[in-house]
Amino acid sequence: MVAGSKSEQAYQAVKARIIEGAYTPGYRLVLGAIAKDLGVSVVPVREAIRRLEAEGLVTFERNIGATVAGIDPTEYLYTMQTLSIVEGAATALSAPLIDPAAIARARAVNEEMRDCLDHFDPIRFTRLNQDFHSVLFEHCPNPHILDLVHRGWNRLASLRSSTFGFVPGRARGSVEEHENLLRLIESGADSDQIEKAARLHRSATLDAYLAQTETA
Amino acid sequence: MVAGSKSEQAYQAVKARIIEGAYTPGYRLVLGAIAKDLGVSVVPVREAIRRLEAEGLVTFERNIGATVAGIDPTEYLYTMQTLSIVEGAATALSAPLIDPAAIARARAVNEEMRDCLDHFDPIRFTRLNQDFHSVLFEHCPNPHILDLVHRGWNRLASLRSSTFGFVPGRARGSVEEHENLLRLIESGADSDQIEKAARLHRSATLDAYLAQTETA
DNA sequence: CCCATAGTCGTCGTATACGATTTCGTACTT
DNA sequence: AAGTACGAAATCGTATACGACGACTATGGG
Repeated sequence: MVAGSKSEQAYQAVKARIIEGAYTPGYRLVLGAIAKDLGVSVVPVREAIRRLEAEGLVTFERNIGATVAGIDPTEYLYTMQTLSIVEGAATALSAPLIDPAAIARARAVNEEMRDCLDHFDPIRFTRLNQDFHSVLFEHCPNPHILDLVHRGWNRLASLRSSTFGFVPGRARGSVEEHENLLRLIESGADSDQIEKAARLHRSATLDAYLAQTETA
Repeated sequence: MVAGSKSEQAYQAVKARIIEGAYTPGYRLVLGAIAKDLGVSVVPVREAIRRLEAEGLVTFERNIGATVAGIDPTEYLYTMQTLSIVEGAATALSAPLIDPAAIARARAVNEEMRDCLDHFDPIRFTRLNQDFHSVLFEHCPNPHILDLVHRGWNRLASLRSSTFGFVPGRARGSVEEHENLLRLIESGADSDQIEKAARLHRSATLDAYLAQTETA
């Protein structure tokens, strides 16, 4: 069996369900139920849940149980801020290692996003957004930083409806900033500049979100 | 029992032993042995080990077991680089929230470090160094970032003999940079400057380490 | 004398079982 | 009628038990 241990299977299964939205935030994760559903006993499921807790995807209370981590606006802010920092760093570290082919791929994705702007589909747009950024930071040579970036994205993925669903006006600016980022990388700009640009790109989304929730 | 669950006890116990050096890197963590030692069964110990794995303090291989995470030079580099980024950010975010009393406390610690320079005691110096930086970043309002900083420090703590034991010449420069950092914070310098200074402070230690290992 | 292979031992992985704790429903009291 | 106290059901936490996998070792063949 290539899937590995039961524990690993449970981890992947539950994680997938959270990220794809089958388990919505606040959903009560009952060990016995999940175990029966997956055809394993509770022990591997417990391990899986604890791993997910360490990643911040679920919260866990002693003698109470686990629930899918919520999207408390404060938590959202913290997660975005953290991601802006680590993703900025990851992008800057990746930049020198990105070959022209990858840049072209990213640009193609961004153009697709631009096309999306009119007949707007938040889900699709968010997916393309992730694809775009993946190209930029996946070459990061430091696996720890890369892992932190992935964790941040995963946490945000819990928001099924996507950030851009909440802040529609942000999409257009985002596409422009993507193009700027690509130009910076192509021109071999120095590390600081790229890092700052990548960080600001994310902060801008956060600010847009904050501006909207304040007026609401 | 205020200590909480057996799982939590096991987690704290094993973590403490790793950090204080009772379990040295590469040490084989046998579940049954630890369980018997702590007077619990293997199940809570398993959970504890998995949590420590998520924090990077131990490595785990299927059907093989857990060992205390090593200090592979490459890993050291990655950890220091990651820490330079998150600690820099944490320090910058903390800076506006640090009151004069805290600054004075940090300065006192730094003077103690300066005194240490002559009759040099690496262990003590490293401990003071941690105290100093704690004052600077503990006010960070973003708990995620703060957590990442703590994890980084914990990983480095596995190196019992301390960084400054490996790179003696670095100590004096470090003390000077500390004073500069304090002045920046006191003068209310802008966030970018503080972040850059804090990051460079750590990078300098890393560079010193690299320079030494290359010549060796 | 060295290498291969089979057997044994140690350790991990998971299932099952039982005690502990919480939560919810119900009945009783004020 | 509302609040409280008691009890039962559900769920978690841990122990124990057994099967599975990997690593050591000893023995036989080259």
